[in-house]
Amino acid sequence: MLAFATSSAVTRIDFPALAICRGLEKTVAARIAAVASYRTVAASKMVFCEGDPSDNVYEVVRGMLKLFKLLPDGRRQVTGFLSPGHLLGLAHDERYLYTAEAITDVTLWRYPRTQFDRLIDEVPGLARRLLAATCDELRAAQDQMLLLGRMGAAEKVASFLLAMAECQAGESGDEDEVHVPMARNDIADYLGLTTETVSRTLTHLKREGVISLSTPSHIVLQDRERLSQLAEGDGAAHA
Amino acid sequence: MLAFATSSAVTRIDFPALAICRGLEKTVAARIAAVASYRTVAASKMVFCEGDPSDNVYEVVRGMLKLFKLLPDGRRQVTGFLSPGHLLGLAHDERYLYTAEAITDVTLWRYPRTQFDRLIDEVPGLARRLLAATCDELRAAQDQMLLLGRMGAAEKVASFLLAMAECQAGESGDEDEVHVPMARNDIADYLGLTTETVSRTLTHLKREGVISLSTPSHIVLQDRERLSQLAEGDGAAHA
DNA sequence: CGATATCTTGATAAGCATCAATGTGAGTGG
DNA sequence: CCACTCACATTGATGCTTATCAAGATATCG
Repeated sequence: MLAFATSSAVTRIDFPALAICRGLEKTVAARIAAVASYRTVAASKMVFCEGDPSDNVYEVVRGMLKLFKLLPDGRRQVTGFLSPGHLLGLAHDERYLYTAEAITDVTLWRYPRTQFDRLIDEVPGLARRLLAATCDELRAAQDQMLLLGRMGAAEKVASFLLAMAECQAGESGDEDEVHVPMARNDIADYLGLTTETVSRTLTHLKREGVISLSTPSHIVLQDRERLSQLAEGDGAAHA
Repeated sequence: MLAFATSSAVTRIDFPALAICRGLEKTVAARIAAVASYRTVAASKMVFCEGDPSDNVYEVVRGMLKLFKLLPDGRRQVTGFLSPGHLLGLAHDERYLYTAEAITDVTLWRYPRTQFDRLIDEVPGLARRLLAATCDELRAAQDQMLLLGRMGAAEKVASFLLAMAECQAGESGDEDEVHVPMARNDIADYLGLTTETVSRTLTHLKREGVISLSTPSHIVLQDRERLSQLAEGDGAAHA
């Protein structure tokens, strides 16, 4: 089910330069690209599974995917949504610590771990770059802990919408149009809520005129100011 | 209120070798130690505050501290408890992203950021080491997201007790004795609960004979097996 | 040994989950 | 091309979990 292809001059032109190479010397960047191949994964298919041997490090080139962890009884926590430029499977562990699943069709750069590890030692500045990227993910994780542990449903959903808008700034024409590629279920598992609560909260925001919903995946932020207030706890609960 | 002292031959002998130096060549380790000074912080005093200019990177040598983030209205999320060997303030940002406060009296190694940054570039293997440490923190953060987003109170508290025991394995004589230096309030803000719920849950575990509580900070795990079951959702809620 | 912060316990209520049913849209095959 | 189907989203009724408010018990420290 999974499509593979080795890298070639053509594919290197087709896709944007590897984010981890940006700013590195050309010869070095070429060396990194030399060990990379690319892989496409269809929407709703897994890239890898929690517990699998962590044979590869990936970088998202196109599309969006989600990372999640499971409890024995099936409860799920989505730990992040990854857009192009993000790395996954970097943790230096024998096995993957979470499952990665494509939300849309996804294109990835794949680096075999053994070769990637060698690159880290041999390419000056690469380890530092990866450190910066990981610190950034850690910061995001800490923000998410604050959200999960201390925010009410309205604040969570408002924060999520603003984060999505932020993430898509400069993509579409309208700054207030947000495209939501993931299902309500995924949003819920990301925010520590249920599908129903996410849906209800969105409906409520729509009724208040804060957002508009033409299709479930197309949201327009009508009142960013109000949304920011809600994200900071201006809506009764917990405030 | 804060005690400062420059590093000296004596203090280098007094404290365990810097964790970030472990395994590095002696000359290199000495070079890292040369830019470090140490700092002690009394219990309940701040090491640094969210938003302060991030002038230093620290490493915990002795004692325990907590990291937390605040919402505008005062709600608090403790993102981690740090024991010796852990780094803080590493994120490459102009300002600290969280507040660090001593729980017990704490001793820290302090590295001025400018010099620390230079070391990262110049000491081979250091960036890689820091990368590994940060990946580990990220893993812990993802585990905590699962806890905050998807576990009930009993599971949270049980998980916390087991993690504390794990962390202290090999310290005291009895493997089942857990010393809890932080207040109920801090535990609550770490687990996304209230002080009252933490207290009630502990009382309940005590009544069931799963733990015993002589003083609030001294807990003995009487039935680790049962505790593990509870941590995995064997207690009605959410299961 | 007394004062104060911390912890524990109790009663009540809010917020969100759960269970159940209906609505809606994308994709499929006749 | 259209009806059909199925997955997904929405809406509603109810109950559980945990927060909140309030008071009392227990530790810790000067």
